[in-house]
Amino acid sequence: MPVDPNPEPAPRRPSRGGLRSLHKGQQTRAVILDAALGQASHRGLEGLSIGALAEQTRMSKSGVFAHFGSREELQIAVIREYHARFEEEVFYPAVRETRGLPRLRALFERWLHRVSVEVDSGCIYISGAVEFDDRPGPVRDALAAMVRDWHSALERAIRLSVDEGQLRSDTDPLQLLFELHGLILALHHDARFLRLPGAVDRARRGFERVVGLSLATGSGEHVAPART
Amino acid sequence: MPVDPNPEPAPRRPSRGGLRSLHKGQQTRAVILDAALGQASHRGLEGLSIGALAEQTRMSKSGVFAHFGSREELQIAVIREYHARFEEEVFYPAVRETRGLPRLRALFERWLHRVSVEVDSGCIYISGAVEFDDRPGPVRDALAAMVRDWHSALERAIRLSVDEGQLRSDTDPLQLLFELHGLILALHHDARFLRLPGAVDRARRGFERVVGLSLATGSGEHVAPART
DNA sequence: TGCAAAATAGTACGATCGTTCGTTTTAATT
DNA sequence: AATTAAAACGAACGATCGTACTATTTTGCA
Repeated sequence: MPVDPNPEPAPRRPSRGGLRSLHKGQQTRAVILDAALGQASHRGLEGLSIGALAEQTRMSKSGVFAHFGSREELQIAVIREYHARFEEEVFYPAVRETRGLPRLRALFERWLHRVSVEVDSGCIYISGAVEFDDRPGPVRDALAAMVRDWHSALERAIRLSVDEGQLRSDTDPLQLLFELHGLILALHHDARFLRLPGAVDRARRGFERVVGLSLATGSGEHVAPART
Repeated sequence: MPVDPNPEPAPRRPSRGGLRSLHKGQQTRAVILDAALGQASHRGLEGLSIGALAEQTRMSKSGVFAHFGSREELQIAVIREYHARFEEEVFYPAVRETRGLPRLRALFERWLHRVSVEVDSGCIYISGAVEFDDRPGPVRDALAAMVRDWHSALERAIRLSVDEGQLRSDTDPLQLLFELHGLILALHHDARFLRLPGAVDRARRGFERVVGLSLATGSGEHVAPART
């Protein structure tokens, strides 16, 4: 996954190597970014408003604006920040699991958790994909890069499961990825939009069903989960 | 599926029963609605702009506005119109197939076709769900009603497949529905946002895989499709 | 403590938004 | 053809938007 998510603008001055305060500017930038993330999770990336952001952080509009230079840059910064947090909460912890199925399971479980349980922040990857599927430009490009990055991490985990002999060797990793992604999207839809209870369990059962189709016989995993 | 999608405001005057012209008002309303649908497919329901609509139809803003009374009513009208077309192009043709698996297959195939191939109009159910998952109000309610209506139509088709003995009797219809919905959402994501080729085929293969899990043995259907 | 630079504020701009209102044009009916 | 209602227009409103400027304050370092 390691794509450098936040190219810190590299302090102009040698920055007396201190563990002291982040030059104040970066502090408030972080505060703004945090608020922006919350806002984007609810209203979408297109719903981001510099005015509303200024109000929430009790700053002036121009003060907020100066930190990013344009609305588009703000949106991109939000995407990168989201990516960083996603890595932190989903990718890194899961990648510590032993490779193969356990790691794949952990990736999916944490992904699922982030999309559904953390109601606080709806998934920007998902809402952004819908908002920008018809809108070319740097925002879309940034978003797509992050999503592709995450998908390729998942693909790798699937391939490793094949290499480890836990998934059948004729498994099509991209097909499995497609189906797992679908489960997450359906979860997002049913839980957030339709507010259906039990969507999380459906996603989990879907995982077992779909992965079960590629399960190598005789692996340590319990085989052939409930067929329905 | 039959939910009356377009409650025509019932002509004030007895309307000399004519097959003649639709009182002109309704004509232009239809023209506006058509343009609005195109616009909402690209920019989303929140991207609907009365000004842009007026420009496109070469009318005045107030002229367009008068037909709906508010932006919210316009959005709801768009949703109902989309629902009507969805019924026309997906539901009604598919429901003419013999019930059971053939009908379910037809429903899925036409659904898939509408979401992906008709590039002209991105699916408003999908984009709307993301736009309004955090925005209570009449628009969200209307959208949710339409989506639920469609989902229950699919659920019925699945149940009929069980009744016909083509799907195993221990099939969980809502679980299968969840997974099929996921395939469509993944298709929408990969085809429209990531612009991946082959997403349509992945969705089709996903259908066979997932439905295959519930396939009754010895039915006329070709059993156990490629496992991967 | 003093000084330069960085951070924030303030103000104003042009655009666009949905909506209101009064007028004028067009269509439908007698 | 005359009358009445429906439909479309035009102009203006208040609000909000992102952004450009210039001033003021705050911060970091000698």
